[in-house]
Amino acid sequence: MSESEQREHRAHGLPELIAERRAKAQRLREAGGELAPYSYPGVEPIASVRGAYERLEVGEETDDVHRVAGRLAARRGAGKAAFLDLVDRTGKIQLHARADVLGADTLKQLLSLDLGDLLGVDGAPLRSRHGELTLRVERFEILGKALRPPPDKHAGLIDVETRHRRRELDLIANEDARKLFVDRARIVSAVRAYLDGEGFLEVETPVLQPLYGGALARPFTTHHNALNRRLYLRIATELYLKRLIVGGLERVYELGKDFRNEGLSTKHNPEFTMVEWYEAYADYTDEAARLEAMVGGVAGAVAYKGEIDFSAPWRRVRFVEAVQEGAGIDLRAHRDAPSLAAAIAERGLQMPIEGLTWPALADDLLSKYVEPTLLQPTFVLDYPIELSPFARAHRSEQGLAERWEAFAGGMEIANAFSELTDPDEQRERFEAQRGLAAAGDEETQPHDELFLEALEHGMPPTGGVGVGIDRLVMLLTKQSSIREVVLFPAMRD
RNA sequence: GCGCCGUUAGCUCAUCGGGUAGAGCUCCGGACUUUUAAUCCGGCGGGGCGGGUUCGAGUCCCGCACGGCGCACCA
Repeated sequence: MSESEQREHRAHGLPELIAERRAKAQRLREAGGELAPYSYPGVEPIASVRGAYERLEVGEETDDVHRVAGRLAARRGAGKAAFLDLVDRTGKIQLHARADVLGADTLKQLLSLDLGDLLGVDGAPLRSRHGELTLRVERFEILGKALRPPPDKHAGLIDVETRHRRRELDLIANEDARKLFVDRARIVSAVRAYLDGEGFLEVETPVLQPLYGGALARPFTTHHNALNRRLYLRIATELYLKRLIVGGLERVYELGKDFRNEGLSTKHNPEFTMVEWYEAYADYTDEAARLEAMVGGVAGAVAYKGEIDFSAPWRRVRFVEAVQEGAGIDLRAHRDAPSLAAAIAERGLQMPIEGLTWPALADDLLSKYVEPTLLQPTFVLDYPIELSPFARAHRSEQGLAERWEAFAGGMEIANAFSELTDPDEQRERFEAQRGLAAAGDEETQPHDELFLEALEHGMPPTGGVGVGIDRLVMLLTKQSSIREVVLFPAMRD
């Protein structure tokens, strides 16, 4: 390159780096090179190749040829021989490129590639002097040119905002990120495998719903143009799935996204993944055993090794006892709002009490003073019935519902009931919700006549469970923020 | 929504009290046939946005945007 040409390539801010890579791509094309083939058949995962040659001894070489492909991550040396690192989803492998194998011109072309370029290689495994499993490059193909520089090859991509907004860069640069989302996929897959194995049928119910329901939350609204009608994005799958139980499908589950119009936090993303399952002829006690079995199996599937012991049986504590333990208040001795509020004030607990109902106060006590302390898996049983419009009344305890929530790592991970199957009682529960709505509660459950009519056809005794998949992934991968386990978390624009 | 902290080159980091902003990686040219954050020589790039104070602002003040954490809201 002449001095004047070199001057044109002076600056190396981003625009110059891109221009440099474009120019290089152009030179390769002009030399007759293919930079973007339509396919590259016969690729083996790097981890498989590594696994097959674990026993190769230092200095030993083979003439076997294996085809791998991935992104160029590092390059060392030049002249007549060099080492390159190639990365795919399963791992990294070193390449040895030699002039006496490839020829001087071909070696030069290989070494002219930029970090981040996509490369396919046919290579023969060997163990280098330093003990590194390496492929001696016999042939290579450029599979895609990177016009932008990748994140730092050593430090990786650290900036949290960039990692979340540009997840592809996080995945390119950080092996931990790749591993995490592989684990997430394994967890989802293990959940399905468990339910499929127990005779559950996977179903799909509407995401766009004329009426939302099944949870206490504010929905997102949208509009259908052709029907000129308002629709809601679902906040839960509960009501449709129970209609399928009425229909006789007996064991059903749905795993998918729910949407709740709430703030963001380390534990909340506005769209999140939930699995709900419903099982005829079972109650909430049966479902607790099922959750233990399911989570235990899933933890095994990702080889979880951490502080939490997921093996059954998990601790079980009744709601009133949990509040007694965590907040030091006996709910049975304070059965109305003024009395409970007085007890909270007397103990000097810092929480809002103005205008709250008894069940709301009780729930707040649990969330603030009990939930964060539940590190080992724990079922909290028998909730106040007012908090649970779809749960069946407790068979022996006045004012309570047969409901549990499961906690671990200081978070709620699951919620379950003996389902309310009585249409007349369900109708009264909807009426009660209507009363709360009239009083200004924005998170009430709207009246759903179709659901009531379904119950009027007769519903078998049923146990139902909902598990937050994102939170389960957080626990099993030891992440403290939901944004770390969601590929593209909600961010401000 | 509130509070605290942060935002410097494509990436990772420096820059004491206000005085011409440094490095590594990347990239370009050269040397090198067992390196692995390769090494050596030479070269290129920058203060989130908008105001204010000041002779002079990356640095002090105000506002905005975005992010992190905590709180609130909320499963």
